[in-house]
Amino acid sequence: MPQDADPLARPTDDDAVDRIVGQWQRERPDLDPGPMHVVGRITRLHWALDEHLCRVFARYDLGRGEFDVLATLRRSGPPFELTAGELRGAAMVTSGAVTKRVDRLERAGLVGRRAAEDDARGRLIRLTGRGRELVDEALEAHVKNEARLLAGLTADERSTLTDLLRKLGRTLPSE
Amino acid sequence: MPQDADPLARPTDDDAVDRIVGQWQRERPDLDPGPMHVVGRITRLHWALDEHLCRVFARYDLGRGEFDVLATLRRSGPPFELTAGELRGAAMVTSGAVTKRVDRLERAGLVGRRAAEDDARGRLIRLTGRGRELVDEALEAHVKNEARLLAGLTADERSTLTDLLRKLGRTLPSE
DNA sequence: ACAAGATAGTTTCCATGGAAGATAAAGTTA
DNA sequence: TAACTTTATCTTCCATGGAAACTATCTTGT
Repeated sequence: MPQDADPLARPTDDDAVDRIVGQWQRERPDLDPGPMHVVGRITRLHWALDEHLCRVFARYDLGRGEFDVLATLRRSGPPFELTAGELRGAAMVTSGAVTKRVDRLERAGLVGRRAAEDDARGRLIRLTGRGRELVDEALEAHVKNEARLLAGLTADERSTLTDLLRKLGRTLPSE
Repeated sequence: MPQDADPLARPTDDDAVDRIVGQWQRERPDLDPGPMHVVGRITRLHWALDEHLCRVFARYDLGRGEFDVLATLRRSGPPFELTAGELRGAAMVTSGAVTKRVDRLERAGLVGRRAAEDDARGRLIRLTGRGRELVDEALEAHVKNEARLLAGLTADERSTLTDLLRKLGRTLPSE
């Protein structure tokens, strides 16, 4: 069984998802509650994690989207320059969203745009010196923050969790 | 072990997060990549799951937020009625967002509003007959969909994953 | 009972991002 | 090469939700 079937055993360990699933079992006992535990928790963990993450980004006057662009450019390595299309693919957002994110970052002086020489339609977005400095600094705070958020799990648990999440992602229907 | 630890053995099993972490290890070998594997995958799984989930909601002309309100009312049991504040707490959104979600649902005839008799400030939101029918139908499709999305994991894996996610949620810094 | 503060919802304004059309530049084909 | 078609990016319009101000009502302290 997925977890304690007996609610009296450790009732205080119930989390929000357990309570929601309990309600469903009362109201719709015909539905299999197993999948809700996973999907519901991924959703809620995402909300919670995202909030913590954004708080760090905000310290550098960045939104999630802007940090994402800076980080993508940074980890692409020198010369820290990608096309808008490459950024779009990495961020899994529409081209319009990339345009706006880059607009804001350009206004802040953290990235620059230039035309691609081989294809005049293409635009290359590159970290400026300030952008590079800022993202390197924000990144350290970000990773430290992530480590803090996961500190409640042992290394083994993190590893098992990683493997299960990887497998889930890989086995998801492709469309 | 859930899958190959040796990247040379089956390098094509790398997923997007593995590739991103690989870039970071090349560019910033000083940073501990462990936490990224978990946080990055939760984020991306959330995106992917959300997309699949919303596709089902859309079949009933519902957005995620609207479905969330209907489902919260439905699982609260008869008389399928909650205050706006209770909905706000369940959905983890602001009161303004609740107002707008309920506005849309009311316009669609799926919920009704009435004043609370004990507190004239309070508004009780209740499923209409049509709302009840719709959510019961949408719910079945939703749960079936969730089951399909998780079909790639064995029952044991789902159970382990559930436990690890529950623990992570419980050990997250509270603010 | 009355003033001050707390609380429940709503409204207004803003930020973000999606969808789809608009542009401009390639690529393709006759 | 002229005419399509496709591609890369940008623009416009819209939907959603957050923040904070606003309104009405309730609670508390005196």
